Amino acid sequence: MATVIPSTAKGRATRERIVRAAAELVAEHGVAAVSLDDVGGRAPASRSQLYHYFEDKDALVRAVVDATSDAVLGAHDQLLAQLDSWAGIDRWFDALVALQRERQARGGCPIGSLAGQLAERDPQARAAIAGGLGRWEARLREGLTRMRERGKLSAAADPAALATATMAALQGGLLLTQVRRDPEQLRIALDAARIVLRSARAT
Amino acid sequence: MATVIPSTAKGRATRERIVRAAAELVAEHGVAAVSLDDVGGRAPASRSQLYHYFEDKDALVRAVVDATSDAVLGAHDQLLAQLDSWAGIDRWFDALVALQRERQARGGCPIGSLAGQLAERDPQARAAIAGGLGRWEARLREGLTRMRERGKLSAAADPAALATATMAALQGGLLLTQVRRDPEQLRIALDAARIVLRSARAT
DNA sequence: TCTTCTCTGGACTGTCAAGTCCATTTCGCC
DNA sequence: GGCGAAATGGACTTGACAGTCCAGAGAAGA
Repeated sequence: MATVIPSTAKGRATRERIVRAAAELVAEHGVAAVSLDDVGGRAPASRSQLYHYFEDKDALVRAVVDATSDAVLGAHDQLLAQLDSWAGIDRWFDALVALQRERQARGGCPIGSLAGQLAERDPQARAAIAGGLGRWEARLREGLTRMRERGKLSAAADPAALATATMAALQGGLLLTQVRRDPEQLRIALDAARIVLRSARAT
Repeated sequence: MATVIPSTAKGRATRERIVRAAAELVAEHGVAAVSLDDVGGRAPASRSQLYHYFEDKDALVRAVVDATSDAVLGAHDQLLAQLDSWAGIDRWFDALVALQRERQARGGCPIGSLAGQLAERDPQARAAIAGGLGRWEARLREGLTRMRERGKLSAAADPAALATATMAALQGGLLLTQVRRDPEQLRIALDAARIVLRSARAT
């Protein structure tokens, strides 16, 4: 039996519980270190429920990628809506650094750290990760575009390239933060991103 | 029996063959997807040889991290030696982008992509990755320091922070390149790094 | 040549995880 | 309440992999 889309409230709740439990475990221990028994234990849900709602482990992992993207985007929603002013960008950057400090530089980016684990292993998962990062980057690009329209960025500025460069600084900064267990790494990377963004400021 | 350091030429050759085979497989498929049988098959080496030279799989993986660091640093040695001039930095950036194009944007950074797989799983491996990235960053920092001494960077420039920011752009750019299968991502990230570095140019 | 240490081959074991199956319970609806 | 569909529990099968063990081949020095 292939994947079943739950038609009852109970079914939906169970499916959601499974995905949430899996997402938490994956964030804590990595994809490879999480077994379906672990997921069932935390959800809680029995073995057959997992296979009732997901074709196999890979399908569950893809659902986790999507759920993680939703969670990240949702958590940052207010901040992301303000990315059309210098102050808003600064607030976002500061919040990102503060979050890493709070988490003691553990875990890196919930989406980005899945990339290294899945990109060369499951093409569909890679696409899902790309989608999550893309949605994130789009929010920034939209903000920068609005800034250009309002004359805060120079007419020659390229919001798409600026957004990509900022995402790279963010992901790279998070990777260094995670590896070195030092939130300062992200701060330095984002300070550099600030310089790049300001270099496109209207004169 | 714990790890044995080979005392004969033959033993050293075998150990080296094992590490190289493991490093190749890990780069191709990721840590979790590589079994010791796979390694033994490619090396070639029998099961007992693996356990003769390495205490367990984790120890082998750590050796792979170190070997990968050595390989990356070694391959880029001439380029890294030139990181004390604007032209040298440009050559290095261009070479990195060209390499990604050649590899069709697959694999990401050999060291960086291990981070997401191991950082939250094996503290010793995390330290080994940090060491590898640190050696890499140090080469850049040294070059930038020489540039400052020669008056090419302003006296107020901070070579350590610039090197960190550049490494973040590189790692982030490689991650986006890998996830999106698009070498342009790295080019955009490194163009941004260029802007940051030039912002510290002596006036 | 003998002896000892190193290196090698490969079978064996235990564990653990993915995926299957079917009986049972619960839900939604008439 | 009764019926069909959805959801659930958990045992079972199968396979893969980490790690063990021991016998034997090979090198190197006395």
